Amino acid sequence: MKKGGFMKDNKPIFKPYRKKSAHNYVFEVLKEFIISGAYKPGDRLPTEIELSKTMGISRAATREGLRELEGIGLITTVQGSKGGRFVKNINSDIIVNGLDILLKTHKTSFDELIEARKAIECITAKMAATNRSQENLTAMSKVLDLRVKSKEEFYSKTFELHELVALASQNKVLFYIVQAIRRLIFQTYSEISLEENNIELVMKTHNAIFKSIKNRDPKGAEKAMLSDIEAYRKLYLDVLKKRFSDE
Amino acid sequence: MKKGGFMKDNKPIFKPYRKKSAHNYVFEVLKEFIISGAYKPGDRLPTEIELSKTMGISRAATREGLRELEGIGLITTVQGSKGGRFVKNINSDIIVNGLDILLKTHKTSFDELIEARKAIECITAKMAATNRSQENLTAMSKVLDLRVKSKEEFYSKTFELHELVALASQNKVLFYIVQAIRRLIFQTYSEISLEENNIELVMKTHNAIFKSIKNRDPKGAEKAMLSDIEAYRKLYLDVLKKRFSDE
DNA sequence: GTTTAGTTAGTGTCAGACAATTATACATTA
DNA sequence: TAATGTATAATTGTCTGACACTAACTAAAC
Repeated sequence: MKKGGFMKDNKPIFKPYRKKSAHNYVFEVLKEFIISGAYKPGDRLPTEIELSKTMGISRAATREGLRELEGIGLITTVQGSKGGRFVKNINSDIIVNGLDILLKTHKTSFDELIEARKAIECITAKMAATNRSQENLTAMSKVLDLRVKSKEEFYSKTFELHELVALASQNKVLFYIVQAIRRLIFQTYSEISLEENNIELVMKTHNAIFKSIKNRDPKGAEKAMLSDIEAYRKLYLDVLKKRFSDE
Repeated sequence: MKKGGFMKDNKPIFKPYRKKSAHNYVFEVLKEFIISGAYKPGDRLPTEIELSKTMGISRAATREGLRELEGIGLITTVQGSKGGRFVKNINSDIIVNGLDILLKTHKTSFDELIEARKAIECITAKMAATNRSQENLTAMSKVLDLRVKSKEEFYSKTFELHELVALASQNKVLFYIVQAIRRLIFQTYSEISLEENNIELVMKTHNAIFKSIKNRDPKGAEKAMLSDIEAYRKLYLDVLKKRFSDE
């Protein structure tokens, strides 16, 4: 009984015999190697031909397994000499695609996304206020203390602050979720361009967030985060409206 | 300037001519058809041979594209007569895999997952208390009012309540995230078996959640949700401890 | 030096044959 | 009649071997 439960109700259990398909074997084995860390991000996998030879599987089937790995986002393919299959960095990108499809097919609105951000990021802000380390603070202040050169730079830094806050919550799950949602929004609604006065507004709310987290003030951090995201929402809608009236 | 920005700095922009690889073409085209709803969940795609003929692409390359689609979780493959490629239902499963890999590779602990659940589900409970509809309530009460026949049934229903709460928050993003995290936990730490007295405990806390949501009491709902999840956490650790001392 | 033309090591594509799997219909048999 | 076996068709799975494409590197030509 103890090991595996071969019997049930005094009757033997017959597990179905399942010979895995070749391509699936390639997929599973390599996936396991990558997840376990035997192949690390940046590593190059053996070539198709090597793989197929050592596994005793045709090149065609091997390629199918590799494509599946590519689909779930674990590897990329590079053509040419010095090319091959490379293990990708595993970060929140691995969810972004799926989330994108999920929300697109279920017609999720911008407002709903913003509302979700408010909900989650207010918590991370609150948690960050209690859990933040000294390194977290220095990283944040480094991002805030910017002499903005270009709008692109401003955006990337703006982005980073929110992610640093999530990081400071010391909860990886929340961190990755926050990151994924933000990246999704960025890639879907990226065409917003801020005017100068808006930059100042954003910097003000960001400073408020930072200050509260520094002072270990959860309530304040939550409040500041809320008004920052709300400001972003209004800003986006304004841009849309303006663009609409222009045409 | 207005339409698409063909010029920049008074110089014409030459977009690189990119002949997509054949397998990638198959992937992109079908993905688009599925996301746009041209092929709906349950639909069968044309057979490999049909696809390759109509697209003018070899069967091997077509198969690679299909494998990629399988990787991201949009289709499944069924062998045999009446088999083929079928469009999957698009639900939170499409993120679960990626989330699983992400957290595994970054060595996320059970406690961290539970903490994230507390954070997010407390909000959904709070939101549900204000946003719930009448249908939400009846669905919940249907799940709560159970004459449990088997443990499996108990588990599936227990699961459903939390998801129904998230649904009642009326925010799809949060709903899918809650669902994904719970499914992930279930598939990774599923071996917990409850004893009879624990079932009663769970039913008590669940009833408390329901009551607060029904009475439109956000604070109460939040509190009840928190203690329910905390109870689950303790329970799991107890089971682990017991199992450890048994051996 | 700069351009140009091979060389090399990978992935990308193709065609065609055959194997495996499953549903269905039909035949056989106890 | 009910269970079992058989044939067929439709679809995916696998294999082989050849050739094309791509990109980094190298050597020759100018």
